[in-house]
Amino acid sequence: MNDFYDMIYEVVRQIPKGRVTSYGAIAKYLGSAQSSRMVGWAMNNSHSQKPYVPAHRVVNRLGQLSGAHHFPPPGMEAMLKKEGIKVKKETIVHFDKVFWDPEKELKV
DNA sequence: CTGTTGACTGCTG
DNA sequence: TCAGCAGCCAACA
Repeated sequence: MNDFYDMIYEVVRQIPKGRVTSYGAIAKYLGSAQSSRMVGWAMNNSHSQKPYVPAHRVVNRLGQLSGAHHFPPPGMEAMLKKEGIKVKKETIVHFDKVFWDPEKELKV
């Protein structure tokens, strides 16, 4: 597979439990901050990835579960709640506290 | 081959 | 402050 997608999946897997990140953060970490859509597209393809990709920990910059409709059961919100993240309807509560920035944490 | 859509973000009105 | 438009890259019809 391509390194670009691989990077995305890898970063997403590095997201600690109870934490989340945004497409823009990943895109920026990859150097394609303007191509945040590609991150979303990669997530769409993440279903084909062998190692499970916790795509439920990836949301838009508003902390909204924009991809919840695309996520398989039991549901993105349910999984996030299971992780200890408070989710109100389609939005993550205290998103700022659970936000995980790859550039800041994974920064080498 | 061209055109449209999309798990997004940022700026402008 | 809230709402709308444009930009970006890739896949699908």
